[in-house]
Amino acid sequence: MRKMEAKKEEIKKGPWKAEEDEVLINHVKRYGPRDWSSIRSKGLLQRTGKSCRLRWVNKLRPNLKNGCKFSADEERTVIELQSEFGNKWARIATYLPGRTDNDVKNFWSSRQKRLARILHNSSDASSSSFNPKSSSSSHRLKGKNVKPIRQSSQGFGLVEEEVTVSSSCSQMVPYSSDQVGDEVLRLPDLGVKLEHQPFAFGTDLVLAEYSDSQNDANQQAISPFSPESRELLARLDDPFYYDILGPADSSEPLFALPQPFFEPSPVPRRCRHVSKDEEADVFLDDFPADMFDQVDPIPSP
DNA sequence: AACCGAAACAACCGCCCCGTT
DNA sequence: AAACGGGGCGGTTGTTTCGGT
Repeated sequence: MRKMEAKKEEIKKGPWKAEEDEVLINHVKRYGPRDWSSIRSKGLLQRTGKSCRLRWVNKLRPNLKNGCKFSADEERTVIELQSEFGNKWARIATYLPGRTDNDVKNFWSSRQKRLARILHNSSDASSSSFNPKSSSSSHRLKGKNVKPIRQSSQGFGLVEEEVTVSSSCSQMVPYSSDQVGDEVLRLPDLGVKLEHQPFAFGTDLVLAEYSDSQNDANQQAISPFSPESRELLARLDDPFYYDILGPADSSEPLFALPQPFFEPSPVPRRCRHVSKDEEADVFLDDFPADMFDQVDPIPSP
C-alpha cells in the first residue's frame, strides 16, 4: 500500500513551478527538445515525458506570444485555415508564429462557445417575438447584417458582409499555384459566376446554394453537400435564420469588400479591456466556420 | 463588497502513429 | 511480424481572471 502511494507520488501533476520550468529549460538547453521521458528517468523532474513536452511546447519555448490576445489577422487566419484543414490545430498553428496548437484550440473553442450562446439567445428571442414581416433589424445580431460563409468539413458559418478575407492574413503562407487563386470560377450546377480569392471557394458555394435554395425546390438534387451539410443548410429555411442572413433577393451585393479591421492589439490578455459593445463588434467581424456545430437544432416557430 | 457568468488559459487524458527491438 | 515505448495531436476538464449586476 505504502509502495503504491509512493509510486503515485512519483508522478507530479498540476501547475508547474518556476523551479520545474528551470530544470526543464536546462534540460532542453543541454539535450534539445527531445528525450522527454529521460527527464523523469534521470530523476530531474517527477513529471511524465508528455507533461514535460507539453510544458515546453506551450509555455517555455522561445518566441511564444504568451498572454497576447489573438490579433485580427491571427483570428482570420485561424478561421480560414480551420475551414480548410478542419481541427488540425497543430497544422494551423504552424501558420501562426508564436502560437501553439493549444492556443489555437482554446481560441477556437472559446469562439464556438460564445457563438453558440449568442445564437441560442437570439433564437430564444426570436421564438417569443418573431414576425417574418417585421424589420429585419430586429433579428439581426446586435444590428449587424450577417451572411453565410464557407462550407467546411463540419458545416458553415456566418460572416458580417464579408467574404474575401485572405488578403488580410499577412502571416498566411501563400497558396501554391495549383490551388484556388485570384480567378473567376464558375459553378456549373448553380450557374453562378463568382470572383474568387483564395479560401473563398467554399464560401461562395454556400452563398450560391443559400441563394438558390430560397426559390429552388430541387435544391437538394443539385446540392454538392453532404447530407449533414444539407441539413444545416436546410435550417436556412427557418424564417429566423433567413432574417439573420438577410433576404436572398437583396439588392445588396453578395460580396462586399472587407470591412476595415480593428487594430491588432499588442497588449497582453487582460490588459486590453473590451467593452461589451466593442466585444460584440469583434465577434461579429468574422463568424467562424462550423458555428452551428455546437448549436442545438432550433425549433421551428 | 459579494456574487455570478463568461472568457481565457493551463494541463491532463486517450488515441494514434511511428520507430525500434 | 509483433510488441513496445516515445512522441504528437485532438478533445476535454479544471482553474483563474475579469466584467457586470
